[in-house]
Amino acid sequence: MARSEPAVDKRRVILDAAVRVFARQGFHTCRVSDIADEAGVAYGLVYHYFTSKDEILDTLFLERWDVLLHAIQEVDGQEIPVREKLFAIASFIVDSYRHDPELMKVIIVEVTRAANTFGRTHLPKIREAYDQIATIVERAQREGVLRSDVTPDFAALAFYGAVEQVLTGWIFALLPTGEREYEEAKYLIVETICGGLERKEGQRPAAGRAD
Amino acid sequence: MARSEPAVDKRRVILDAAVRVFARQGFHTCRVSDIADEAGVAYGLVYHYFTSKDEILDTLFLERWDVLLHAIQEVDGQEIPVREKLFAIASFIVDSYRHDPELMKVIIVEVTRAANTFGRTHLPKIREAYDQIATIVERAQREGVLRSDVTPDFAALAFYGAVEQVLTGWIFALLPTGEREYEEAKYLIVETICGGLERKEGQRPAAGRAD
DNA sequence: GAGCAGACTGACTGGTCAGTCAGCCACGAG
DNA sequence: CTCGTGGCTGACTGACCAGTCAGTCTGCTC
Repeated sequence: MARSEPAVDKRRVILDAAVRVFARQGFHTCRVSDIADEAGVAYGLVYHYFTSKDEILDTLFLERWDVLLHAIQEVDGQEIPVREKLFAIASFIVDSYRHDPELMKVIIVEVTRAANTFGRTHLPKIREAYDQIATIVERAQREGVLRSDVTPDFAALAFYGAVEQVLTGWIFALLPTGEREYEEAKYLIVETICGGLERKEGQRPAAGRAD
Repeated sequence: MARSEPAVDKRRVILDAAVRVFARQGFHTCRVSDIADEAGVAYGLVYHYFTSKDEILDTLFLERWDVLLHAIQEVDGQEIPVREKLFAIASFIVDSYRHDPELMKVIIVEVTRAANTFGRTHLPKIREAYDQIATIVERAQREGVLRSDVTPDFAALAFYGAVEQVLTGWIFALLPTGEREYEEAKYLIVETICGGLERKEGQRPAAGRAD
């Protein structure tokens, strides 16, 4: 095979190993040698591909967050009601967790919620997601579908906060996990934020979700 | 004065200094000597009153969190509608921030959101707050005031998540701060979670809050 | 088969800090 | 005046670990 295209991409192997190690031990608690061991690679090779331990986490976060930002952007472009847009975004994030819980754990625990370390570094990037959601809310307000006394910024924060809180609940076993729960969560998040917790006149006591 | 009752409680001085240092530099980034310097006290004295750096943060968190738990418990005991109960809880937390933003920043950033370090240690204590809120929701559901297809656990997470997200927004300047904003936030949180973002039939376009 | 590029190795270094400890000092008691 | 107590001091130590670097190995090219 050509030298320039090795059978295994060691850089990728290191990144994947880092996800497992960060998820298991946490970024600050693990040593770079733990990542090298997990990847089955020499210590020095980590520094051949990355300039620092931080850069590994930065890479993992940015790779995934860009996918999220593109997903939200695409949803925003569609001609569907707000509720469906927010459902699509919640679905994307929940499915990301379903597909790779370790990576999402690392991103949430070590970046998104780590306000004093990586969260601060990546705040502008994280904020892009808030802003995109706020834009969706704002348009719906102008169309008269959403109430306009709640500012778009605030609504975006509440929506994203609910999604992240649910993932955090799964990560730390505060909420039960499973296929059914993942699907249920998408519905509950949108229903809570858009519809509100209060029983409305003429509403079915237990909506159409009971199975 | 009696030796056993010094004019200044050095232990308290150290705790107060720690709040300022943790808020400014973050728990992991600051050194114990920074706390001692801020308190105007010798390095060793910190270890005379506390067994470790961790114990200082533990103390700050537990002191404040117990006050919160008692406040929620008291609210729960009152004979008022759910919406007012949740408003009272949101008010208590927002006012805590208004009264001592540095302490609340430390508690949220270094404990509550620090899922891999202190957040994990104090998870049971943090969970007590979720559970108390869930109890309030559950009772309101039985009384038929809140819809019952959203589980109490989930509703509690969404409500607390919204409150914490707003404080985080203030802490990191994602949202404007000020007396007006603090009062507005209490209303918006409860309105969003209980009423929902969607415009309801016969609802005033901009409720009674426009000024 | 010589030379080269670059992937790969892992022992070592330098800096950082949490926590220790030997002892100081102010003051009250005897 | 001496002694004891305990709040108080801060230089020091031991452990830890990110990042370095001198060098090896592999396999391609000429």
